[in-house]
Amino acid sequence: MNIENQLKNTIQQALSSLFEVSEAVTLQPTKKDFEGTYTYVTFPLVKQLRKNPVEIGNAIGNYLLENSKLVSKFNVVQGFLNVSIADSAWVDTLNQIITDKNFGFLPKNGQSVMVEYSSPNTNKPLHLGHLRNNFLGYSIAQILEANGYDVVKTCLVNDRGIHICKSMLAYQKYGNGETPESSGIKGDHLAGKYYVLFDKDLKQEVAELVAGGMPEDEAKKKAPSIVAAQEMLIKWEQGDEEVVALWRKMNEWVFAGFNETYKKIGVSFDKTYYESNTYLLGKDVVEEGLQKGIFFKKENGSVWIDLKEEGLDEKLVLRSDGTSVYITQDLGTTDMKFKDFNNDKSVWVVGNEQDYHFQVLFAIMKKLGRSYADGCYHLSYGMVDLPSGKMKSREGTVVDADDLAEEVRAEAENVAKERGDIASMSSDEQQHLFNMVGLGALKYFLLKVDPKSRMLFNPQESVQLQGNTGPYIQYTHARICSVLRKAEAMQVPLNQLVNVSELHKIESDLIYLIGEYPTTIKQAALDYSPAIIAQFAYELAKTFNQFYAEVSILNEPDANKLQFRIALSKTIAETIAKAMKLLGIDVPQRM
RNA sequence: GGUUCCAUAGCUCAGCUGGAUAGAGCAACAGAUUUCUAAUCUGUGGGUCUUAGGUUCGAAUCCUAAUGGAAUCACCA
Repeated sequence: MNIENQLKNTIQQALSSLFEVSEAVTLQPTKKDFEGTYTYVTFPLVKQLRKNPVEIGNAIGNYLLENSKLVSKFNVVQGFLNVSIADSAWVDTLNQIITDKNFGFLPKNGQSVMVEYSSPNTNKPLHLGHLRNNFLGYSIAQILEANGYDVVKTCLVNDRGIHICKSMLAYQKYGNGETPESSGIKGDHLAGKYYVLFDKDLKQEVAELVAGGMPEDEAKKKAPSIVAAQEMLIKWEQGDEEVVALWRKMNEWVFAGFNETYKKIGVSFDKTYYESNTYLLGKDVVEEGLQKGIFFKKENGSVWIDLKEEGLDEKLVLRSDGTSVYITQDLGTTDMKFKDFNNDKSVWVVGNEQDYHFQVLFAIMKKLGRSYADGCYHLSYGMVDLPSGKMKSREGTVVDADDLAEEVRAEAENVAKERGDIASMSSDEQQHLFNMVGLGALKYFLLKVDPKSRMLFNPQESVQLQGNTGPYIQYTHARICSVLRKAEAMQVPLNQLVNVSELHKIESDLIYLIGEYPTTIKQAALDYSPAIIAQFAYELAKTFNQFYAEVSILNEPDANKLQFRIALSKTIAETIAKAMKLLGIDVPQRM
C-alpha cells in the first residue's frame, strides 16, 4: 500500500479512537510554504466535536507520531494538520517502485474499448485540427491500455459525398491528367488543390447570379458547379464507371498521402472503415425503430424520433425520399462496430461542434435498447483557433499538418545544431532526433491543454523548445541518461535496492511525485485527458532539474547516497519515458 | 430565439470532488557554468479570478442573475 493510503487509514483510526467518529479521510498535498507532505483539514470536525481546530489537529498529530512509523513530525496551522513523512518511508517507497516491474500499469481489467479517431475527408490534406484529433485519439488509446483495457483503434474515413465530388469535378475541368508523380505534389495536397479551385469557381458563379438579381441562398443552390457536383454524386451512387474510376484514382492518391502523414506523426489504426462501404447502413435500424414504435412516420414519408423527454427535439432519421441522413448512417455504423468487435466501451474522438449529434445518437441507441448504449462516450474536444481567427479550409486559412510538422522539425534541427549533443551521432541518428524533438514539441503543445477546452494555436509558441514544452521534458530525460552513462562508467550499480537514512527535501519530493504516477494515469483515463499526464511529466522533469542544480549526483562521496541518487534518477527517467509514451512522444538518450 | 459550453497575470494555460498568502510557461528585467548536458537553474515585477447577489466556519471552485464570447438547433456531413 502506498504512503497516502496508509496515512489515511491511520488518521481514520485516530478519529475513531480519539473522538469516536468514522469519517472518510481525504488528504491534500501540503502547500509549498508550509512544512510537510500531506495535509489533513480539521475544520469540518469542529462543529461535530465542539473543539477548536488546533486542538483536534494536535491530538491527531500526536496519535500519528505514536502509532505510525510513517510520520516523522507534524505541525498545526489553524485547521490544517501538516504531516511530514519519515525519510525511511520514502526510501522504502522508492525500493518498492524499483522492484515493481509493472509500476504504472494497471492489470488487465477484462474490458475492451474501441477508440475511433482521425476520421479524415478524402478531399483535402490534414490540418491542425486533425492533428489535435489524432494526437488525442492516439494518446487516449495508450492511456486506456495502461489502465488495463484491450484497445482497438479505428478510423472511419469519409471517402464519399458531395465534397469529394467537388475535387473530382475541378480535376476534370483543370486537371489535364496531372498526377502526384507528374506534379511532384503529395496526393492529398493535390486533391486539396482542386477542392480549392472548385470553391473559387463556385464563389464566382454565385456572385454572378446574385449580381443578376437572384437571392444568395438560392444562388448557392443553383450555381452550375454545385448542380454538377450533385449530378456527379448521383452518378457515383449509380455506379457510373467513369465517375467511379476517377473517384478510385483520386482517393488512392489521397490515401497514399494520408499514410505518409500518419507514419510521420506516429499514429496508427487497427482497423479502417470507409464510408463508401457504410453509407447505406442504418436503414434496417430505422425499420426496427418503426416496428418498435420508437420512430414515427410523417405524412410525407420521412421518419422521425421524438426526443423531447431527453431534453432534445424531434430529429429526422430518414428523408421522405427514403435516403439516409448523417445520423442514419451512424446508427448502422455503430451497430456494425459493436458487432465486429463486441467492445464493452466505445469512444468517439470528435470535435465539440458535434455534441448535439452524439447526444441524439446515444439517446436513440438507448431507446432502441442496445446493451452497449451506456458504454458509448463522445470525447468532445474544442476547436483550435489561430491568432487570426477560425480556420476555414475552403478559404485557405488553415495550418497544414505536413507544413507544420516540417516547421517544428526544422526548428528542432536549428537548435540541436546550435547547442545539441549530436556530434557523435550518424546523420541518420541526427535526422531521427530532429524528428523526435520536433514532433515532441508539436504533440506536447496540443496535448497539454485540457481537451475539452477551445485552444489558441500560436505558431511561434508551438515551435518553442524551452519552458513548459515537450523538448524540455525530452531534454531532462537525455540529461539523466547522460548521468547514468557516466555512473555506469564509474561502475556504480544501477539496479540495486538502496539504503540511505537521510534525504534532501527535494529527494523526498521526487519520490512523492513518482509515487503519484499510478493515480495520475487513472485520473487521465477517467477524465479522458492526456493533459493531466503532460502536467505530471512537466512537474517531474522540472523538479528533477531543480534537484540537478541543487545537489550533485556523481560527486557524492558517500557510496550509499551516490547509489541512491542514481537509482532515483534512473527511476525518474523511466517514469518520464512512460508518461511521454502515453502522449505518443518518444524521448531520446541524448540531445 | 432554444440548448450547451466558456470567461483566472500583458499572452497561453493549471487550479481534482469548496480549504492556508490563487500557480506555471512565454514575454520583460537581474543573476548563476574551474563541477554530472545552460534546450538548465535562481531571483524581481505583474491578479478587484468578467460583474452583482446567495449558500458556507471558508468560494476562482457550488447556486441564481447580468454582461461578453463560442458551438449547435438543416430532408448538409
